[in-house]
Amino acid sequence: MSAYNALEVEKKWQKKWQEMNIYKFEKGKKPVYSIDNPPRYASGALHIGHAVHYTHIDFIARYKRMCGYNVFFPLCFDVNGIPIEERVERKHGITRKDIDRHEFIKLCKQFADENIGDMINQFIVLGESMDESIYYRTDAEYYRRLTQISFIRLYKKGYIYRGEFPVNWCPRCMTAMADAEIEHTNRKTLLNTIKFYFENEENGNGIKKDEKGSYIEIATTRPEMLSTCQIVAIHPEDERAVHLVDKEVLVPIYGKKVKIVEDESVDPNFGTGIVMVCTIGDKEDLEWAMKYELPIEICINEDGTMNERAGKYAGMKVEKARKAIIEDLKKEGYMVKQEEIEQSVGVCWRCKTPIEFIQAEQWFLKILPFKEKILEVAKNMEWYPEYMFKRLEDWVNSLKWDWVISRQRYFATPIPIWECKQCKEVVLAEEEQCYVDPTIDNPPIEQCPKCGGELRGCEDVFDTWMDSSITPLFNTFWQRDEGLFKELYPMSLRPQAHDIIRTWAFYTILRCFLLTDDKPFEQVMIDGFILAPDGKPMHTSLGNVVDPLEIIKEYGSDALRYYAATCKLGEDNPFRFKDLVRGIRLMNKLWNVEKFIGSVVKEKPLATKLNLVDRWILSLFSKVVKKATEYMEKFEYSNAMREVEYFLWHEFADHYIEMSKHRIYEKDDEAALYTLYTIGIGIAKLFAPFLPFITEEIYHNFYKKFEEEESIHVSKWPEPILFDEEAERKGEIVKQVIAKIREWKGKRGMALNTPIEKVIIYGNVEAKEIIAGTLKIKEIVISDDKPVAKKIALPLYDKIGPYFKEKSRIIVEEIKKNSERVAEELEENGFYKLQIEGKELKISKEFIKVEEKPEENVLKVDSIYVVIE
RNA sequence: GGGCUAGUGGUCUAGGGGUUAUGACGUUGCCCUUACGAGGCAAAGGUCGCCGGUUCGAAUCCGGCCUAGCCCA
Repeated sequence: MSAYNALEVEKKWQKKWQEMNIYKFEKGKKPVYSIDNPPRYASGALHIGHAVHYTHIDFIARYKRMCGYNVFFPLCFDVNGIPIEERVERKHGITRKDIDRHEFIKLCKQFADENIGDMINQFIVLGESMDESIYYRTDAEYYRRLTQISFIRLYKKGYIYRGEFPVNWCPRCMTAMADAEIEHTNRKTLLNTIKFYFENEENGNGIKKDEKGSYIEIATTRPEMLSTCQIVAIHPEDERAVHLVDKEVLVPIYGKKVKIVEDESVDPNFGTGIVMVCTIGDKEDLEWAMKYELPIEICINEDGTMNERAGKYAGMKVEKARKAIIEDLKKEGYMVKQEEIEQSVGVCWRCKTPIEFIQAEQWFLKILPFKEKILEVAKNMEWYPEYMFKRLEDWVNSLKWDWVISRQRYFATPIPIWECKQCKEVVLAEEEQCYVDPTIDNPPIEQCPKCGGELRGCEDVFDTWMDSSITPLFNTFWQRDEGLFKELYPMSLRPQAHDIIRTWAFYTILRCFLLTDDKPFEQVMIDGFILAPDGKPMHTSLGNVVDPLEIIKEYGSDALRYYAATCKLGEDNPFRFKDLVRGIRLMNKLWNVEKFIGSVVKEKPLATKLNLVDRWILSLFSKVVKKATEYMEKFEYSNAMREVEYFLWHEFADHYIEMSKHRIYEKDDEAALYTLYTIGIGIAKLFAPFLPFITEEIYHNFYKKFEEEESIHVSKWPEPILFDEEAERKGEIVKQVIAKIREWKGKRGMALNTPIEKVIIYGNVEAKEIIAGTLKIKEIVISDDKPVAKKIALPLYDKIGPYFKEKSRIIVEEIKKNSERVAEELEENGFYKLQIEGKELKISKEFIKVEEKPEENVLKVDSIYVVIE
């Protein structure tokens, strides 16, 4: 018959919800549940991972709304930073240095605008209930203004300072590079083994000698960096280490004395197992530099030539300097050998030139003094899953240097300062001036207040995390409406993915704490990743990206949302197309159940005297409501979904509806109608956050005429109706008796509505009219007798184990082997006797369970027997 | 290399000291039943990643290893 048509229905509601305007946040209305929704990065369409994440957030938004909260769930986009710059460069085949700074920025904005349009549409299609009336984008002046004001405040508090820090640099493009812009390729290079001499004669394992003295051998691919060699390192478990550590050697050519240290990150199998550490050769060198607090010395200029530090090689390009120094090393007898090796090098994605580190002036925000405080604040929030806090904790504890907040970039928030060309004095923008762009706008004063020199606008921009880490301040009207801010801050929830704990979560907590002395949110919900069907992370380069719109086109949004609901929070899940199948079937089941209820309910049924099975199912339903609510509160969507799904399918549909049909068809039983209606609408509501489209359609087709709310999504989350343990127990027996007889029919190849003449039930069963009606049984006889049954003894492991300890195994085997005799003896004597290692043991009833096993033609449910004649 | 997480029938997953391991997808057989064949009933399919340890008893706890994901400025 008519299956549920998801595609048609969803399209309808996508449009209607836009008109209904039901997801609107209302200022001043309490209680508030505010979500610090991740501003989606506007670099392109959403992939399925994003779709699942936003759907997880939408679950909680819809749930809280139904619980009566005034939900703050903004529609927002992140529009600053390198990836967009990069896309624009690729799209137009330019580098940002090729055109005017502000022209370039304009292109970036345009690029983002186009994407944002598409992405808003995607959110609508997915059924995300974000509120467009609290829209923001991070490149807007109203947003960047807050980044600037916060900077000015932090500067005045003394938390900002200027310092030097290495940056990735492409010597050909003459530009700083983000890690993301670096490609890695393999190339062949020479590994040079070089002698580092001791000042005086030394002995020991690893120390070699020649006519010039004692030396050690060090392998390096970058001999041109010798001038910046700071230390020499060896693995602590290397047997040579004991003889070498703490001694000093002389750097060839430069004669500088450097110390030998032990460090676990040295690979003892690479080269000679002893390495020289320069600041800065590569990323690893930088880590060593921080660890040993080495001075950061750099021998390469912006244009890729050597500087004065390199001595006689100054002015040469890196490659040329390397050749020259190798010649000199050979000439002077330092070179032991050269071998060709394959090496991974970072190169510029544009021109493939190897990346160098150079020293650049940067702005820092202090974080080291606040480590403990941050952890205290973070501990004061609820983390879901809990273990995600550990990641933050380890990150904070491992921090060794402050946050470099400046970038030599274009498309981001300008740093609101001017510097004196002569004395480098810093002039801050006034707060009232913000938003301000120092590359265009004038400073608040005309000249340097110190020396009267000319002021130059800062060309650096902020690290984009400076923008994203104040979303809670933006959302709560900080610096715009103090009253609202007091009311709304801290926010209720920060949802985000686990890859950006050390960035977004950490920086937000840090910034907001420094500015407000308070935590930014009460709860943090951290999500995992959606992996591609091949089990790997989704990457355009791997060609395994799944487009959510393709899925929706074929299966519908609710199906995709069902899949999202089965993904456990925080864990990585691979996406398989077959995962949608179950969702579609579930929706079909739900639709048909509701359609059935809709077809039999003519007017809103009232609570009336309930049958046992009504109380049974209502009690089960109430338990489901309770559990589902608890799971929702903990963001355990997969558990909530499983609970509701199981109840709908395997209790309500499979059993209760079958039991209710004859009551309704034969006599319009009011109690049955009431129960069907109550659970029917209740279950639609329990599914509503997960499957917003089908539940809205159900509500409007079958319930709205009896209810008040204009949408199921603003209706009230269900509450338990009744708890009745006794009805649950008795109803369970009724259910199982019916199921057993149905199974019996099925096994005999009988149609399930085939009438049965007579059924004898041995034991205490209530609601026999329900059993008879459901199964078309003409006569049911309840008998106190019992048909003959074999008795079987089963061991109770949890009783036997702790008491008999190591003898348990033998006892258990004995009972299993002689199960019938054991049962017999137990009945006669109250205990069972057995011999173990020549000793006699009496085992009493408490260790054994006796079960009855009826003959073939007798059905057994619990202690009840059923005979069909 | 470090931190966190995960590894359960062909596939995806639940469980997280008690011996018979949950469910889904897929496979096979039977059943037209006035909500649903996108359904119902049943069946086959597993040494719970590997190796040790603790325990009367380990998929579950502990240690080591392997594999995968995220992060390491």
